Amino acid sequence: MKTRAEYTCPLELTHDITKGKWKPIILWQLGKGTQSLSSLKKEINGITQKMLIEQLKELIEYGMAAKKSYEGYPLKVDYFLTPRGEKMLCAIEIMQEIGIEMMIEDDRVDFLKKRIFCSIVTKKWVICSKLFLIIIGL
Amino acid sequence: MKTRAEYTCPLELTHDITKGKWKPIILWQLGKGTQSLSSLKKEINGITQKMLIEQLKELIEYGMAAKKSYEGYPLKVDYFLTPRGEKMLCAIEIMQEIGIEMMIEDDRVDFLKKRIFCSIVTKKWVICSKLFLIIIGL
DNA sequence: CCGTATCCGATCCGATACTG
DNA sequence: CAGTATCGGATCGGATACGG
Repeated sequence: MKTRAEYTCPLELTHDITKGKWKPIILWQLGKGTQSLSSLKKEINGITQKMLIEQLKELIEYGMAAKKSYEGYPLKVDYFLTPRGEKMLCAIEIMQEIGIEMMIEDDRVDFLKKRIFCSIVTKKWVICSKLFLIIIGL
Repeated sequence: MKTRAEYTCPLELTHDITKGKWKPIILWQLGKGTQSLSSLKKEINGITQKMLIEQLKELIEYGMAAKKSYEGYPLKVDYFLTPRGEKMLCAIEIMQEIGIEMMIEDDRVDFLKKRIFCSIVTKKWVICSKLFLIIIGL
């Protein structure tokens, strides 16, 4: 993952961090609660262990996730969101809604019915979106 | 830009569309209001005309932006956000806040003071940023 | 002023094999 | 179970030149 030495706009920094293929879905999964590497791997369709660890490392580096390692065998490590990660999740939840909209429009409703995408729509989101609408004065 | 034939989660579709280097900043600029290609090019630091047109085309293809062309010379074309683009902008505004947070933490406050990121400043943003600064105690 | 086409290096990401 | 190392193909994005 590459960040730049100079940014014109802070949102570009956030975007550089999160633009990779797997980061949003990892954050989404972590939004469900603390998880081990192996449970993340099981939940996230198609990801390799290499990519998962690499992306988690970067999320940790930029303060969106954290981990806790326990001593002893078998090894146990927990990954979870930081407050910044939770905030990023608010943005991702909007993207989830937009994705759903687009899939409905493209007549992919069949797809929508078969799956409960990542167990959508936490209570958190409802609160977040309401607050935001209040802030921007709607 | 590449989208997949199958998605596990709708947010991945939105992310595939917006993950490119320039799309968030273009959406941000369009959030200030309808603009011509040349004014966008002037506002967005470092973008080439090729990238700008290419990315706008994709934003239009996925219903986040639209354009209106006028007859006659000199040519005149207006680009603007659709409702879906405005919704995406909500996500991007959160990313802007996160970016500001990170830059403050990294002692890049100097940066923040010198620039009005992206010549920002829709009213919406002013409200948001003030609130934010209050929240973080500045 | 707006838009298209081509070429090429940078980077991202998947496959795979290996370690504690 | 958690993590590291390497390699090569696919994409992305910058430079540049041309066309309506």
